Amino acid sequence: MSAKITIHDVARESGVSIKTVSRVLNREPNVKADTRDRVQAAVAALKYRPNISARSLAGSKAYLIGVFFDNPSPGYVTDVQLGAIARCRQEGFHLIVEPVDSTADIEEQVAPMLATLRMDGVILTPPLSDHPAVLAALEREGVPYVRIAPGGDLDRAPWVSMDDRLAAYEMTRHLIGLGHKDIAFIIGHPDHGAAMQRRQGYFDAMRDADLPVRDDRVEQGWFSFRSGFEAAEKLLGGADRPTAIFASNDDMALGVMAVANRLRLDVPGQLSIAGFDDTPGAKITWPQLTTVRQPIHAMAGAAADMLMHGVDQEEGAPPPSQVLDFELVVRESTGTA
Amino acid sequence: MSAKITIHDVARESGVSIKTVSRVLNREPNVKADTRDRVQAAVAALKYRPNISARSLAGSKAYLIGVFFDNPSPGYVTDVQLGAIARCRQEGFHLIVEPVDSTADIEEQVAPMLATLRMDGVILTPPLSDHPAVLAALEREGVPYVRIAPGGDLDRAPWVSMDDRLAAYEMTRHLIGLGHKDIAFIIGHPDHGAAMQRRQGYFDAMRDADLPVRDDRVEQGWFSFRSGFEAAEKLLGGADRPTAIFASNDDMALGVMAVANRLRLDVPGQLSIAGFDDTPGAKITWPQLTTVRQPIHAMAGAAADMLMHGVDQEEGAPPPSQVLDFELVVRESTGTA
DNA sequence: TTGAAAGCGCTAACAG
DNA sequence: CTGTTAGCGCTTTCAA
Repeated sequence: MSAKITIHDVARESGVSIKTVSRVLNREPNVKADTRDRVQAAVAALKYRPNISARSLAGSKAYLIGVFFDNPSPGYVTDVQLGAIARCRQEGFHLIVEPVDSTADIEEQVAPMLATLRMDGVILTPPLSDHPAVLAALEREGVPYVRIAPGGDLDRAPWVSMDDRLAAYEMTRHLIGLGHKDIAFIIGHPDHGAAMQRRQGYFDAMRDADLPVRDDRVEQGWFSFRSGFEAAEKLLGGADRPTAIFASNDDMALGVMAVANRLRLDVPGQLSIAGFDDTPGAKITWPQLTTVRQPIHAMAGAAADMLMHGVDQEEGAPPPSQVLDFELVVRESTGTA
Repeated sequence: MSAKITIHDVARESGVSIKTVSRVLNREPNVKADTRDRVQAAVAALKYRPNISARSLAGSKAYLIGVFFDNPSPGYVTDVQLGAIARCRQEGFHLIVEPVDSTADIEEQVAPMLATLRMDGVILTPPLSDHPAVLAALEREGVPYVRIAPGGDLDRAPWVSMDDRLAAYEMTRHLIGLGHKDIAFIIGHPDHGAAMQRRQGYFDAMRDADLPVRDDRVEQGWFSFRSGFEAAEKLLGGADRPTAIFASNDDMALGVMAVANRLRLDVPGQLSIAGFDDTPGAKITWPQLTTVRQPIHAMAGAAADMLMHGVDQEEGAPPPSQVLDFELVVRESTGTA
């Protein structure tokens, strides 16, 4: 391990004061181009890297962004991390990950960590985005945060999301476009804000196409494989079957797929199946699932951005927010009626 | 945001010097029990939390552990994080996650981060555990690291692993115990150290049971769903089918499952299928997959432990290492022949 | 068993 | 445009 080189070494090497080095490091104005170049050359020559602890102790930035999660879906979590880090790296920030058990004492988990780490901001993923105690703890400690895909209370803090209703609307349109008229729907977990929006999108699309929705074609699920499986058993049990099933997440769609396989139903020949989320599981099945790709990576990146560049909301104005584009991913599980 | 309380506040409150407060915080010896109690009471009363930046700037510990990953399996990554954090929290450490693209310039990705953050140690997950440039960069910067499930060069640094050979051996035994004699095997990615060990376990078990292994019952896969699918097509294409297929990871086993479904083969009635890893996908299928659960959580915890408590290896002695127990998870995809 | 003083490496405020 | 002087909140000497 080579002896650590500090800002003083760079200052000496380039013949300026440490303050000037600090200036170019932080891209502050009022540095002659020539001086800046000299300093940068010295930084490169010495391979100098500022010590993050010293920076955060002396200054107001910690160069640390936190990600809180309590998400059962590892794919979602990893995606958020990758999206956030991609943005953070460009600005020399790092990511601290903190799982938070939403069923345990929040105060105990969150407050100490917020106090010791003094992060510049925290990204909240669902279901934490809507957890009152978490929001309260963050606010009490004065740590800025951005919520990803919050379900409600949208004026409380900055957030990033996508239009779940529209996505479900378009997926339903896709099915209708394929000639389906008898399309069943499996609702997601009722506590999940997005679940209700997806349901709405389905209903809106059916209504706009003048297609009736029979009561027995809409089943309640809980976003789990099992609940999808059970819903499908009801939907596909009799001779009077729908020609397509739109499950409002991939796990449930996979449950539908399993039932279809058991019943020796050809997919998509006899039954089209659509999911939502584009989890890794959507491709780990045969046929591969038609689904909606959430812009998780981009949402996390946008959230990190807001945190790094400050999310000061003006007094009275609504907090900054962003709605990003989703993508319909048409694969093999849907076909003509 | 309440004004930050510092070590001085605690010192004043408890009537001692800041050095004494520091002593009880760090559990140093030579503090009278009575004094220690007074300080601890003050800490609790004030809800004091030491500032991690100040600690790491002044002292030798950073209270930060890094996790490097470049793993396509989100489930694995998340498990590692949860396992490491569980242990870290007890000791006031935090986790920095850093994806590393093993196909890009390692030096560029790793060196700057190591220099700025000065972490106490880094946990390496496969395939990074065997990436020469990553190991070299860590060593050059003098940052201790622990490798999870390394494939070779075991004397180079501390590591934590499980016995892949034995696990595959036992899974094969499980199949044999069910009455299967014609068991096919799908090999994993050849670059992956564990893949070869799993293959060995299969061969050993077959040999020990005096069961012949036909050449056309062993297929090469790449740990992907598609490769498992293709291997299964060869294995199950003709009339002469094996009664069981052991795929050396879950993704490939799911590929086998998909082929079985297409061919209208009853699982496990006509075909038993076994996987390896116990990924979330193992349960998101019907029937659920019999597989091997890796002690990922425990391995990561052990790695974090080594890093927090120092992994100084004695001169000449082999580096510390741990082999943890796996678990055979018997679900519905395997049955009597 | 305790405390005083001296920084760790940087940024912030103010002078020049 | 640039430098000087103070700290940030701790741990580390070294004394007492």
